[in-house]
Amino acid sequence: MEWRLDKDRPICPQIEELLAAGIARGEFAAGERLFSVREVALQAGVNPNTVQKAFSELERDGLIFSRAGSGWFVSEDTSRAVRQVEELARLRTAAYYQGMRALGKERPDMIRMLEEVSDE
Amino acid sequence: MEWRLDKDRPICPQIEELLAAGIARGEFAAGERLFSVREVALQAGVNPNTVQKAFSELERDGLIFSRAGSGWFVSEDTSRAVRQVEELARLRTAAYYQGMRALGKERPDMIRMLEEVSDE
DNA sequence: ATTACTGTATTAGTACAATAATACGGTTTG
DNA sequence: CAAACCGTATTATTGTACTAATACAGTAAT
Repeated sequence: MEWRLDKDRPICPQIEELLAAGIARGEFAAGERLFSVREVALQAGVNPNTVQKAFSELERDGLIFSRAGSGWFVSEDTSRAVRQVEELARLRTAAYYQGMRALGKERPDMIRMLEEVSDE
Repeated sequence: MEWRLDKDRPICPQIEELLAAGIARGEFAAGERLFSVREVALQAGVNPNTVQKAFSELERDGLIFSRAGSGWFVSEDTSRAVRQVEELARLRTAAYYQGMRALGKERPDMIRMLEEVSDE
């Protein structure tokens, strides 16, 4: 797994989102064991405490669960991950739309710029 | 002017962006006097220091300038504001696109969601 | 000139995210 | 059993954004 983290945004939610997206798209199957906290911290170049926090919040959301001393595992019900990612995508889209409106851009401008950006 | 600030993002750049956008779209003409630091702070409900910092950075970018004791004014060359806002819109669009890709969304998904969001 | 605004600067305090360095106990494996 | 992994918890420290409370000097109007 590639941990492409944006330095200008809080790391913890980014780890949550990347993992949730991986589960939602089926990259990690139900019941499968995940990387350990220390592994992720090493790979992503962040502090283990930050990873632990991210995992704990995903556990609170019911996406993953831990067995003390053994590791982290994907929950049986992966539909939660799908719904959570869908909701996040909607929120991001709304934020993008409002932000662009504040800059004086309308929907056609956004679509045009999206096409420019994705043609690279 | 309406100062609609997002609590979950740093305030200072938000003020910069709103003001730059106002200049870019011609809401504030070249040479025109702007609100005072204290006025903006009061209207937006933030600290005067934060507004001062935002204004100073816009001055560094050449969008506005100050006359000590008198106030802040829009620079003669407003094309800088236009270019700056255009660049910001591009950056935002790229960030949105990459972020959505990380969530497993493709361009058609984004355009569909944009249409859903803007129909409200 | 006095008054009431301006911009500007300084210092301190608060809140939060992330880092750093450990420590403890559970699980697995040889 | 012992070693090497796990998750978990704690305390301290750093960096940043923002707030708070002033203070000082320039400008403009009465």
